[in-house]
Amino acid sequence: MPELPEVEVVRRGLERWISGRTVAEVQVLHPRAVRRHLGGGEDFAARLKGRRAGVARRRGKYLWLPLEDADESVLAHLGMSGQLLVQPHGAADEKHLRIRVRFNDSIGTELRFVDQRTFGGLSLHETVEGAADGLPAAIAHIARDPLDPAFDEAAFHTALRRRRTTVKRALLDQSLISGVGNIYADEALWRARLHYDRPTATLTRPRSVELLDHVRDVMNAALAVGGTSFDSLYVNVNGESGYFERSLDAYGRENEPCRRCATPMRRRPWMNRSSYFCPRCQRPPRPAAPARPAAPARPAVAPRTAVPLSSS
DNA sequence: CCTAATCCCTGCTTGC
DNA sequence: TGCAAGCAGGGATTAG
Repeated sequence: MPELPEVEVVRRGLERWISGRTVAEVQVLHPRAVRRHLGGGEDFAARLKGRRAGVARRRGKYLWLPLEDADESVLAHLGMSGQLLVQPHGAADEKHLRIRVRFNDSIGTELRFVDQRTFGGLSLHETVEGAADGLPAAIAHIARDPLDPAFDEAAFHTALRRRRTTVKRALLDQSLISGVGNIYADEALWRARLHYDRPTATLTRPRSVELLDHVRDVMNAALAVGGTSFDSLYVNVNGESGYFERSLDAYGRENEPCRRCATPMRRRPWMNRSSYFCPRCQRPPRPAAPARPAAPARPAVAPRTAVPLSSS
């Protein structure tokens, strides 16, 4: 459930408390926490030992620490319930402690990966050649996120128009735009007054730009108060929760009045999860026209030259 | 190529 | 009270 704002809060914590430190010892306490590391837990621990962590980076919901003097980075994903905690050596082990990293300094704290549902994990990957930020090659397919200055708005809109999908599916597709999960998707759609099942091909350029602005706005607002927390699962590196939950307009508000029009909000099962929306502000799209051969505009005169069917 | 469904996992909540 | 089902859901993988 940690989405971009929550992950960015964690990244800032890593940058402040972990970057620049050199690994002394790694304990992998649950194999599933390193399942993306193909060499396994022992290999992960051995290869991390003695390495110095660079500045913590993030793309969407992924975090990584570039390793100095090596074209490798430690990649982290929090999944649904993962936490990266900076704890004093003496602190009692958390119930779901999966990985412990100790450092060769006398600061007195260690990094812990704690994860109840084990959807998250750590792994070591080669970096994309020439990437100054140490982007792990394993996540090169993840799109830039909307807070990235290099995010390509025009390309995003073009992709939306080309896709034969619906707008919420597109927002959650990390290869189109990263960092958006179920919570911020519902929030942005509510702000944009768009129904989750609206086909992306019907979005005009101004409408997709507006939607993107709402995504950024809601994420920045969440970031300003430390992220969203429904329970103690989503915390910063010091174990503290954010305060954005009280500001949510859609997610989790079934039967509560819409903050714009007071109509009771609804929850609909959607892709094995839920979508929250206002039935008045976010009208469902017209039912799809019955499938029939489209009548694309064709030139009145046949092309003079035949078009090859295939170039391969 | 594109899109949709499935699976992984645990703890809390709900219903009978 | 106890048990089972439902729910939370990102993303790799598989299926179509």
